[in-house]
Amino acid sequence: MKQDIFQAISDPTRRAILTLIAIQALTPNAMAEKFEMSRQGVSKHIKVLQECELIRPEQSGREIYYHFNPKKMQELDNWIAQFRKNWETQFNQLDQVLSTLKKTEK
Amino acid sequence: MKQDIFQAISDPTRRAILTLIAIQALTPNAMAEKFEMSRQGVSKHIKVLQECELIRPEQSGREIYYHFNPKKMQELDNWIAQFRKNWETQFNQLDQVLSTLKKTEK
DNA sequence: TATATTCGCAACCTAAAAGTTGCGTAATTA
DNA sequence: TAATTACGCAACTTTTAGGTTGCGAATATA
Repeated sequence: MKQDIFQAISDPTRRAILTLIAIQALTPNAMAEKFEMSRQGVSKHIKVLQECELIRPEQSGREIYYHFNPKKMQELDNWIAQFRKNWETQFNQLDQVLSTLKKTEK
Repeated sequence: MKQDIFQAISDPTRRAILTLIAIQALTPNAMAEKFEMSRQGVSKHIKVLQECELIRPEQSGREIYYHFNPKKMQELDNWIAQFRKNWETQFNQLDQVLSTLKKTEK
């Protein structure tokens, strides 16, 4: 089951995990303490985040610190890039012109 | 059922719809022709996108043109902003330092 | 060595999401 | 006015996701 970054960030708990470890790497137990959820529940979210490489494990004895992977988040940033032109004013005005033309040609 | 923008873009078909109408407003039928899916299937995706205001309807006779709403997509852009510092080199180096300190204090 | 701790994996349950078919309504066209 | 077209809504089915409990493996501690 290869996970997808869009699917990964669709869950509120997973977004909270990302926000936490973007500041500092944490173990599953440390994360679980932040949420009203069993450790195993958190562990499943970790698995999803790890499969799509948004986080990466660093073993330290019997503990595992999960680190945030900014590179993967940049992929999302790249996807949004296609819409940036839509919120630049001059292109919104162009959209207006196109709409008007469409109505005229009928 | 109030929809969430993260949930909305988690589906590949909905992302494809957004990509299409970011360029030009389309009717449900026009969208359905692009996908191997029933019109009603597409219509359900439209409903999700509309509920979270990523798209907006414009009635024209018996047709409805759906327009992309860039403002809402900017909310996603704002969410990503919290991670931008993570992919700037100097902060990655700081992360390295923090990791080293953590190991030392044990 | 015995015990406790950290964690991943598998099985299971329940809720929600994706997709279908069928139908009713409103606007267009013959 | 009758037929067609565009669409949303409701009901239904199947798949997937989120969550739990229970277990075993590996590391740390007494």
